[in-house]
Amino acid sequence: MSKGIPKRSEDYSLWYNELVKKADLAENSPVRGCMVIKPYGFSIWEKMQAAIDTMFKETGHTNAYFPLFIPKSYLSKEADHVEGFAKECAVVTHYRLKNSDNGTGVVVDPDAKLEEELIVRPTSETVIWNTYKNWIQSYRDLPLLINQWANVVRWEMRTRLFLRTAEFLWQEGHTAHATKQEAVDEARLILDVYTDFVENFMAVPVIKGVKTESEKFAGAVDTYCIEALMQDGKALQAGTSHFLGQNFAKAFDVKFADKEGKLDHVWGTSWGVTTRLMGALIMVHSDDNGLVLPPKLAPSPVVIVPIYKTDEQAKAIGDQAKKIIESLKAKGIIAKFDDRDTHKPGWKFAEYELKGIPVRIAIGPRDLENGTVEIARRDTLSKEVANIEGIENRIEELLEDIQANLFNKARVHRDENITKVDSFEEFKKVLDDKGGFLLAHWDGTPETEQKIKEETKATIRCIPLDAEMEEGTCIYSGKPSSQRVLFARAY
RNA sequence: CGGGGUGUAGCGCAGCCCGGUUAGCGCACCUGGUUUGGGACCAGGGGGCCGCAGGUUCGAAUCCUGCCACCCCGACCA
Repeated sequence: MSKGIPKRSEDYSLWYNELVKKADLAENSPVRGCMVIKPYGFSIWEKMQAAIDTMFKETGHTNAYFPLFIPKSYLSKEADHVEGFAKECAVVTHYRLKNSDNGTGVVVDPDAKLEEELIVRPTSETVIWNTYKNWIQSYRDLPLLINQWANVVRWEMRTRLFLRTAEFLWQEGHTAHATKQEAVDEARLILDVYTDFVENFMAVPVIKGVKTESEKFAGAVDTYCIEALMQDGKALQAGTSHFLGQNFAKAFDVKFADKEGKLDHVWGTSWGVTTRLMGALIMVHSDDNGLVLPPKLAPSPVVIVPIYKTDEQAKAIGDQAKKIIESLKAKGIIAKFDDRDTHKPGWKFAEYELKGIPVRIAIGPRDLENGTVEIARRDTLSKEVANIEGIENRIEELLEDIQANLFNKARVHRDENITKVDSFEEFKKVLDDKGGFLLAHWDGTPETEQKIKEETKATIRCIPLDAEMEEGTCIYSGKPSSQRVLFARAY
């Protein structure tokens, strides 16, 4: 009994940290605030990448790659942008080391100081818009719809695996358009793409909304976002899409000639999702036995474990397993056959539960006699004995059911944890007793938002997009409000 | 950078208060055997600059001083 993770209900943070490590997803690196994503964790991320990438390409976007380093002067061209990121930048000041005078190691060569410092990108708007200036002259060059998969660095004070690390992986899209409406539509389209991915692949329900003035991206006109709820009642921002207006076009002087030959600045968007999505995936579905993966993102959605005493049995089971693997392959389902003789079946059962494999098939001597297999599903931990004839149809059905069940379970939990509150007293009580999302009236001022944050640690996650208009009064100031906004304590 | 805590085998820890043979336990690892339908058992074995540096002492994992690292709570944030 060496494995096993802490109980989720006892210490959610500890549970999360241990789960990430024990399920072989990631670990802290010796490098400050950075994370090592382990092969198993990365294979899940790769599946996420592949699905997102396909969606981008289907909506007309193409991939490109821009530099890791940003000259300091670029970053400071957009005033809000640099102010927003200044406090968390890693800066390259020198380009060479030399042997130290006392011969004990190397030191930074003071003679190798850079004329202009380079910033390790916290995001790429500036370097990309500097490039777009050269790429865009006419309306015929628009729209420009580009995405890059990259790493970025933000020097965070405190880090947590996947949720907040000093370096993280993401995709960042950067688009340029001829009209304001087209850019707004693009930002909204991407929000829908993200929603589609997070809900239909990750099985995580989200609320779409727009950020308040104080929560929006540094340099954006509007920041759209999707917000998800974790099992401990805290919110997690799962993706953002920004309408940049003409802010970066003006900062980098990106103009185009329209059909009439008139010059105007282009309209921009940028958007991104990060390895933080891995954190959401883990926190939303997993339980005390470990990770629970939705079938669409499991590196292999099915694993087959043989149970045998003799070599003859092992061989017969192996033959049976191969047949099953072939029939599943014909349906596009990847199954893994774990015939290692270095671990016992019970060990493997626990291991694949910890790693969240959606469906486990066990085949033993009893099954060989009866022409059956034992099927166990990870989400409910239930087992059934199924006839080997037509097993591929049963597995396919199960995988679809698990995918749907995970989403529904998460949606029920989310919906049960959205509370409408009408007074600040009620707000504080619900926040402390129950947590989750709170729908409340707000007077629209940053001052009130700040006060509520200071007193309760809750922030406005978003102003929901599809919410109904409703007259009311601000829970804090009593001033009039026309719509409820979404509050929560967040990661 | 403020407040708290922890550094002992790959991992998790005990020992420290009250200094004294060869530093211990669980897991993991190696060997042999029996096992295999929910993390097997028995026997044997390997592995330690006790965070680093200095000090006190006949003697330091243990006491003192300094430093370093990591974790938790704040401020910052995808």
